[in-house]
Amino acid sequence: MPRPRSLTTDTIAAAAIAVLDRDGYTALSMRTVARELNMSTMALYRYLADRDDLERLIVDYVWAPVDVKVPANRSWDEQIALLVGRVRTAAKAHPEAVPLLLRHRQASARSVAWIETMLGVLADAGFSGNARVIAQRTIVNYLVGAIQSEHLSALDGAGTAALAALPRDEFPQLRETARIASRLTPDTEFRRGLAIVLNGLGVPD
Amino acid sequence: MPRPRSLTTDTIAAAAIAVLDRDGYTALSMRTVARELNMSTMALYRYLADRDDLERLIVDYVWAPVDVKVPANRSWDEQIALLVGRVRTAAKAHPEAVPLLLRHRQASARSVAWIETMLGVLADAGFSGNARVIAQRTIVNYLVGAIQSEHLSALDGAGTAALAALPRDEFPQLRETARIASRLTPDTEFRRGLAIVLNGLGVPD
DNA sequence: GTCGTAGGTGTACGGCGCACGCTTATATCG
DNA sequence: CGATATAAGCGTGCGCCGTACACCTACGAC
Repeated sequence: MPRPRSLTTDTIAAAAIAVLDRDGYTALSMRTVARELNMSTMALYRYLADRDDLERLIVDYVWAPVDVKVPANRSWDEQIALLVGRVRTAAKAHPEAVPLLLRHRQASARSVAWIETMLGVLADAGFSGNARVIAQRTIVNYLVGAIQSEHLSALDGAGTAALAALPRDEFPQLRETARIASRLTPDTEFRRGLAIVLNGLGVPD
Repeated sequence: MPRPRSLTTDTIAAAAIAVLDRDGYTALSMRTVARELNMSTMALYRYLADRDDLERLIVDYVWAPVDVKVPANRSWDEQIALLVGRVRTAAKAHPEAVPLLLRHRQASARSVAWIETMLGVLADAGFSGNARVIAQRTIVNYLVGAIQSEHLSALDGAGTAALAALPRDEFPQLRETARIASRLTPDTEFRRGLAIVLNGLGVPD
């Protein structure tokens, strides 16, 4: 009976992502997203309760391409690596959304399904009780930390360079390490770090 | 010759921490910190370039009590656990400063010294080259993720509770796991997660 | 006691999230 | 086909934010 809606939550999320990708996180606001949609700022509030709601929409959008199914004919650690890697890939697709991803990480339905899958993999691998909880949390903590680190150093590649330029006598280790680190690709670092965590989980008894 | 300063960076940081501890992260602003010091907002700008500068001061203040020396008569993994645990303790002392800690984590001189110490421990343990870089980054990534996780769930203990209340047929793993998780203390979770990472590092060759 | 200098302040601007009330377009019904 | 109810969309304004700028003021050195 009344006037029909002209937007979907998906178009709003897409517009917000466009703002993020083009102008960065600091440019994200209700006003800029509305402008991106050729709408007035307040029109957005017909679809969103508040800015937090917008952020959750963005997070859902970033999670959307993350497949939460896992092939059965793989070892448990390969399955975990697959799951974890997919989230990292999704995060890297929209680096400016990373702060939002971290802040609302349990808000997205897909992220819940993702955890469910991971817990299933761990259960099948023989983890149970507290050991399984801790295994899952540790893996996620590593993932969160890694995404955050990549986000920061992506913003500030100068960071590592600055470390490499530190006075030799006071920070000998850092200086040398920063030089080595600058030759490591993010992918390698992430993969090998994850391998350490998975290795540390060992074989459940 | 001119009028002397009445503030030090330390008193400013302390005032900012007071605001954070009392009223939370969202209450932190140039105005609230100035009010805490019984000064006009603009007076702060005689001591700080901008808000980012204030945040860095806060981060320094939180890092200040972190001892970066480590007793020699310990195994390398005990030494690392000591270093990592101290940062977590410092972060827990001012939970509302956690977002700032994460954002400016390489800005503090003490954090740099902390990394230097850790790299030394790893070197003494036999790690070198890429292996050492990756070991250090992995440990820090875990730490960052863990601090962030604790911060979120501290804010939102309802998070885990909500997971426990999920429909049984759709999320069987999550439901059960959340129940178990609610009986784990943060300390235990952190310690055992770190043990997994350190175990995963294994013995350098 | 004078004065230069840096400390401290008040005002103002453009941004933000968002409450509130008005206008407008449309699907349905007479 | 026209009236109407209803929700979509918009404009204005408020109280925050960071901070630029011009001004006053207290002090130590001479």
